[in-house]
Amino acid sequence: MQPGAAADEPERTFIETARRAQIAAAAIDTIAELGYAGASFARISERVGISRGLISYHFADKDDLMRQVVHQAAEEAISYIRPRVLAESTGPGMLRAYIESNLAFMRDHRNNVIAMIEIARSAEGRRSYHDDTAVVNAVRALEHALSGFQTAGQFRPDFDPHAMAIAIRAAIEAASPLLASDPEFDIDSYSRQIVAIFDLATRADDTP
Amino acid sequence: MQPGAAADEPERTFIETARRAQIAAAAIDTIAELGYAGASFARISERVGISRGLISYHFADKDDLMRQVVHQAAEEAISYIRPRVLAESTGPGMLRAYIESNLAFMRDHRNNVIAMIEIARSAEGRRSYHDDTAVVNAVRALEHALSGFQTAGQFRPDFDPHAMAIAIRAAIEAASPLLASDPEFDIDSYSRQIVAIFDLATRADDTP
DNA sequence: TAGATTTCTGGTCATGCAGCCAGGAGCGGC
DNA sequence: GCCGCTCCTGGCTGCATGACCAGAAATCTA
Repeated sequence: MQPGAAADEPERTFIETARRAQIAAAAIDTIAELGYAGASFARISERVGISRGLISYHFADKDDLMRQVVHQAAEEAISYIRPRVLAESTGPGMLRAYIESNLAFMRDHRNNVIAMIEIARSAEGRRSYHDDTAVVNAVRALEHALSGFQTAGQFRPDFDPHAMAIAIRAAIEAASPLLASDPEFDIDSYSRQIVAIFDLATRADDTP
Repeated sequence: MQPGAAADEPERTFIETARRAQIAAAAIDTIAELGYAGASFARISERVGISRGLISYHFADKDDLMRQVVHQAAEEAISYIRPRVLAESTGPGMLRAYIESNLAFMRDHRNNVIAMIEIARSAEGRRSYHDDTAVVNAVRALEHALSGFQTAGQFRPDFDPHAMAIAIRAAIEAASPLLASDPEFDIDSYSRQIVAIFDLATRADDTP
């Protein structure tokens, strides 16, 4: 399905699969709570109730663990967002559904999103996940969809889909730290505002 | 001028002031190159050509250094952006000048901006700079300006200035990692696109 | 010049980290 | 019972870090 990922299945035991998922889940919560730098093997294993060594047993190294975390978090997000977007038929409808479902998923699964963003940020310098990270893919997919509906005449023809996709993703991702630190922050209200902003920004001319 | 900052001047020598500025400047470049985590005292002092101990001599601890870095970087950015915004008289004009001058400053002083964002991000968990950090202040100031011109009728009356300010800042800050990692990224083109997006999103109804 | 003060160096320390490893525990097959 | 395998523990190593410190060097004072 996804090119470049999981070329050869490593033949995993039931327990191994379960442990990997369990450890990755704990890593997600730990990263969300303490940031990428604070998510040491010691901290993660403590949360699960296992020894530090067990993480090294089930994962080749920290990169391996982080790849699993991103995969796991992205999987859940995509399976939530995709059907909601595909249920729409028009470009503007899909864009609205995209923004709304992204922010709704964030509201209900904050840790997953924080972890993804945190990893993407912290791994930025090195060549690692950055290339096919969920966040980067999200921009690409969004850009492609915008471009398609733009040529179909459902969006204003004179915006750059790449810049628009970046701005939309940025507005979505900006909600993450606010959710964490600002108790006043109303994500549902924010969602409506962002939908309105980008509806106006992408709307095709109605009055020719 | 700025409430809450620099309550008591610590009576600094000329050399001390110069060294602090020099070390902070090196820290900015180091953070921009290697990220917050990679900016150790050893790395920073190496860049300046001094011993590690000298940083500890001039700064109480790492937080003290980071506060100086943010202060120094923000000072420069504000002195660049403020006059360009104030040169405009209308709300839309100021918004355009705000976005343009922010991105232009980023283009020409990438390291300052990267360092500010990196510090704000990495210090997020702890209670440190986050409260009166330049980034947070930037959102507040922008929100206030938007709100003012909105009640003056120069902007669409039915958007939330807070959400709009967050979206604008997010679009501006999203340019930072792209500048660093994507050689294809054209920040001037991006600037025009973002100006257009938020002009459409804030524009008052012309056709009543 | 002599002494005091500021500025600076490089070594040392405790801490926290990822990864490695010797061995133990549990459990199935035979 | 006892091998063989998977699963797991906790100690260890080597490394990087921020902070501390004793004292050297430079600069100023008188």
